[in-house]
Amino acid sequence: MSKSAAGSQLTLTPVETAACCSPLLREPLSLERAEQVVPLLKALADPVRLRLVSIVAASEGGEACVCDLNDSFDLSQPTISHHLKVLHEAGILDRTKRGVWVYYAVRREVLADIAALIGGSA
Amino acid sequence: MSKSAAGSQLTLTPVETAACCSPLLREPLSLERAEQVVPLLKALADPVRLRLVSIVAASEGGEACVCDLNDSFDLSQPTISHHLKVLHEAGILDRTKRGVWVYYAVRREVLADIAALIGGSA
DNA sequence: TCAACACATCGACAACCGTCAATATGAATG
DNA sequence: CATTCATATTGACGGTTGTCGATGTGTTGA
Repeated sequence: MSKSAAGSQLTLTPVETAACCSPLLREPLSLERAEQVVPLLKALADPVRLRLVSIVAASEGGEACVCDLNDSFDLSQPTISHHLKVLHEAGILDRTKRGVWVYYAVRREVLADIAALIGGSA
Repeated sequence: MSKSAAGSQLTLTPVETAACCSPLLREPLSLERAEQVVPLLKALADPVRLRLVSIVAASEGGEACVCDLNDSFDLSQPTISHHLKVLHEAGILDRTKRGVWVYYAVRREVLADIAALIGGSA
């Protein structure tokens, strides 16, 4: 397994997806499970990163290059690069290099998994 | 409005709830909106707090007293108290005092709102 | 080969966070 | 009252995080 992108794989069992509400609210979360989910929540729990995810997702073709993202913030290029790295290593953003540019795209299943865990469908 | 419990009120408009996917993924999140949501995500982005929420929600009657919660962790009583305070001030946990005991309960709408925002229904 | 460009990494710094021991508060009970 | 019990607050400490400027890396085009 490559160094990053350890996210997703929250492994919802059929039982968990069927019942009244989200796994989080139905039964005590194990320590291991909590430690799987927390890095994803940490990655999202920053205004810059949350907006980065949003901007990337809303971009044409579902991806955006770093140069565009830099212009969306009043922050230095290394800072944006850092936040993108955090999101990528959490498994939330995919990274593709084309020529000189690097494009990021949102892994929507991962966000859906988190949402399913904390909010549940019911 | 009492000092804490500023959470929820993510004010999903009808338009936002109807379309293809979550607000987060459909259009760029405004700075103000991000700053509304981030405190909630920050509150959840800790293994102890995430488990606290889970344990409280899964408890009989949907609430749990601090004394029981203390026993669920290998942490000092002040530390648990601190985490409960964070969750309460974020608006995720309700607080009720009955006699000598304090009971916390999960505000499920708040978690549902967060889930709807980040994961969307689609 | 060289210069320009896009992006990442490094090193440093201040601010924030999780934890604890000690202590305070406040309710029940004798 | 005095005591005991449940919970909160305080103050301190080390570790983490967000930010920057400086620099490195790799690609493109002259």
